[in-house]
Amino acid sequence: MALSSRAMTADQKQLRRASILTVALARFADTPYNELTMDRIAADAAVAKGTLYLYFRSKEELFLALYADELARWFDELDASLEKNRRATSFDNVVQLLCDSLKNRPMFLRLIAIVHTVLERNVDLTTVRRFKTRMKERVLNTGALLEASLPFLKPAQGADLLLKINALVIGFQHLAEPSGVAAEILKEPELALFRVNLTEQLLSTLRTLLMGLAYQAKYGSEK
Amino acid sequence: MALSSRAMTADQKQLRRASILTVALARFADTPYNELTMDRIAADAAVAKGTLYLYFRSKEELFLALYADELARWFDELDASLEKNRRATSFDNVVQLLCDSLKNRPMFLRLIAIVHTVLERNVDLTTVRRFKTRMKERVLNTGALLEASLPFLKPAQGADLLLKINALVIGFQHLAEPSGVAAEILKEPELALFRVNLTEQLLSTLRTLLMGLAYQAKYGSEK
Amino acid sequence: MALSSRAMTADQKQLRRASILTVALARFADTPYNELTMDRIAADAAVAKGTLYLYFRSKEELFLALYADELARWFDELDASLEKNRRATSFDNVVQLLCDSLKNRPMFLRLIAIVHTVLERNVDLTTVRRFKTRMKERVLNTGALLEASLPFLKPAQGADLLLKINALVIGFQHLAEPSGVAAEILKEPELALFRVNLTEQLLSTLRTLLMGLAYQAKYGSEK
Amino acid sequence: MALSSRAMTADQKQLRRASILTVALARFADTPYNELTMDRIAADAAVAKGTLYLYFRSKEELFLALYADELARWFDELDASLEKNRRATSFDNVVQLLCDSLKNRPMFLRLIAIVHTVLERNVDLTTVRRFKTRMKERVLNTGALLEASLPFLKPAQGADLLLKINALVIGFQHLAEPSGVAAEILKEPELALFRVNLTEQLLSTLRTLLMGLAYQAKYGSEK
DNA sequence: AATGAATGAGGATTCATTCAT
DNA sequence: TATGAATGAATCCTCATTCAT
Repeated sequence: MALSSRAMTADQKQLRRASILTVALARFADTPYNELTMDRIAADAAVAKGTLYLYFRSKEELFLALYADELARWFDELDASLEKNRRATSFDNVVQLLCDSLKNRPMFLRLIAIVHTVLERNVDLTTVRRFKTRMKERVLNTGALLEASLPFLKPAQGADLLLKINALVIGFQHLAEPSGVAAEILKEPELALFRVNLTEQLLSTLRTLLMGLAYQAKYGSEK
Repeated sequence: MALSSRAMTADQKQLRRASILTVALARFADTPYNELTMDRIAADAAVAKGTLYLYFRSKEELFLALYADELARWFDELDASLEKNRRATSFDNVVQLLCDSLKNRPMFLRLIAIVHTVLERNVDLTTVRRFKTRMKERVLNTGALLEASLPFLKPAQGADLLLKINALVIGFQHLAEPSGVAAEILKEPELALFRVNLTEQLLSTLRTLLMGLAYQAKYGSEK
Repeated sequence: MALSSRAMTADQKQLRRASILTVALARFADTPYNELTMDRIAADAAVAKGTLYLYFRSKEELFLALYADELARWFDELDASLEKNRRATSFDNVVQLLCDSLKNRPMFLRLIAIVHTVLERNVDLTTVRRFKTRMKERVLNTGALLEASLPFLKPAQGADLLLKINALVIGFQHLAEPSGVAAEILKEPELALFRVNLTEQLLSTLRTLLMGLAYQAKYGSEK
Repeated sequence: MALSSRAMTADQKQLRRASILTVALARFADTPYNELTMDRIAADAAVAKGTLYLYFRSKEELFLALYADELARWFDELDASLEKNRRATSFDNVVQLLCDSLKNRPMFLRLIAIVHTVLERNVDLTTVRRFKTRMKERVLNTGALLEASLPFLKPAQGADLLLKINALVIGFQHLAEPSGVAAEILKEPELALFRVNLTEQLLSTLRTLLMGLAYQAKYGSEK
């Protein structure tokens, strides 16, 4: 695993790439994106700074790769869970499963909060296209699984639901992890109102949302 | 309006402060936060760079003030609309009213997308507290108005709904206004899936959400 | 002269600018352009690095300003000398005067050797235009003085002669000040052939050139 | 020609060396020295970067070899032309022949403009000595040919003339091929004065110079 | 209160060169 | 001999913020 010296084979290179990503992710856990320098990542990964740029064309690309990985893992877990209880799934199960899958992915949450504002700048067009194309496949696939689990969903509503969840996750993550001063302030009891627990909020919002969808499926979307 | 030379009275100072904010907002319309320098704002406002720091302790504080203003205006409009058709409001009206109030506030949307990740750093504790406290009042007030308009809402659910809306707006704004490369890529027809129209998405999501809430109010939140 | 603290008036600013240039020129005397860093210049000038960029938009612009100054001084001396013995000037006097004016300007020579390959890159269009325009005036003026001193010169031949001198100076400077290894090698007696003394070469070449021009003026340029 | 795999014999090695040089020269035609990376040359030559360093100790050495080649070819052509019309050569012929020989060697011109400032740094002492020694031979030889063609030249004046031509070529090349911004600016009609056509200038300058030399030979160098 | 000159930490990125394989 | 992964020094420039005037 250690991979001393040079990575000659494609496998070894993949390994080194992975090790850089692992190190970056670990450091990202305690350091905000802005404050996390390529210098530091290189030092942690015990490689020269230049080596970083051998594997990633820019800092943004490195973190986008991180996000892509985390996203893939999330989809993996989601798909597995959905496939497991494919039939006879109450939508409470689905909601729970969605929230559980996010609960243990703090890095994924922190990354998703900055993908669109930070990581998708200064990145190669082709890189983004590949990333988005892959993401599309997964969204469609997982969307279909959702449709299978939630019978009241019409075709295409699975993918659309994932989009809405995406938005919710981004938004709640912003609210749940305030930065710097705000984090301090929200500890004051008068401001308890603004303290957000991502999982709880997501749970309740998704639940309500799915109920609404189920209702609309049954009685039409008219009031 | 010209406001040449020194602002001595409190009124004059308020005027100058406002003029700086106006100028900053105007420029923010065509320049992303990162690329909008204090230099540029000062030049546009026909004021020395140092003067900016007489009115705002940091760049973040300036933009937080901008956000506070926009937020207040949004609440103003919301409150007015909700008060107008206080009784006999279908929830479709409420949804429409909410979306309409956002449709014409592009700057508010761009600001809300970065408040928690960018603007609430490097800001004075007191400033944030004042801001949050004021925000709390408005949330509670508008929350109450929502409860009045939507009879199926239980106490405190109005404010909670606003929180959820907040998250949705942040999330959809991120998806709807991709930066740099992503914006280009999403023009490609195969990636149409990821093209998000904020208003539409908000409309449909809110509608469904409210339906879910109405349903839960009627039949309990159990399945 | 020391100019401690801030330069508020235009005069003081000019002074500081000049002091930076002076320092840079001094350091350029013993350090090749490539090895002379902005860091070093800032340190020598006892200003922050950023201050350098307040006065010059880039390293190249700083050195172009240096060259412009040296060029102006050269023209000044040339013009003065030419005006002094305006009438009754043997062309030997003119040749001597030209060579003398260069002999004590080693920095000018080192700068002229890199203006076209290095300094005119990464510079603002307007800056170059202003520089070239000013240079044109001086070339025309000094060209006219040359025509006055050397009666065999036809109109416009003065400026053209300056152009040729320019080329000769660049070329001979390259040959006369070899860099690094070459400098060492040329010390070997077998390679004496390549040792060039700029002043001597310029003297003999200019002399011959003027003789040729005088001859052409008298007998036509046909053989 | 393909030269796949290893070059074992001296011939094969020479061939590979030549192929690298060819490729580098081709790329140098459209890319300035600074922007032409060893990476790019290796890629173009379908060779690993390390292989480059098997044949040339540094980037500078590679380009110096390029220059040496071009220089040799130039001398070859010059010698051939001079030998052909050895007797009965008007000096107009010689001037023409010199200019013609340069007209079609743009790469030679671009290289000669940077030999002394760039290429002779970071090169092995022995390499430079060998290069200079060979150059000396050719200068003396071609110098002698010039003396044969131009009867008014005294012994050693042929080589000296080549030195002067060298300087002129360097200088005029600098003026004729301005970089970046300067190239743009000189297109403006008011700056037409600075637009230099290398061939024309060289023609007129050499002509005048030779006339001067002829005159001096006839009447002495005194006025 | 207003100015705007000065600050200087800060960080990404390049690329010639080396060396393990 | 060939490879190409790894190196890491080297450097420019930005820009929010301060503070002397």
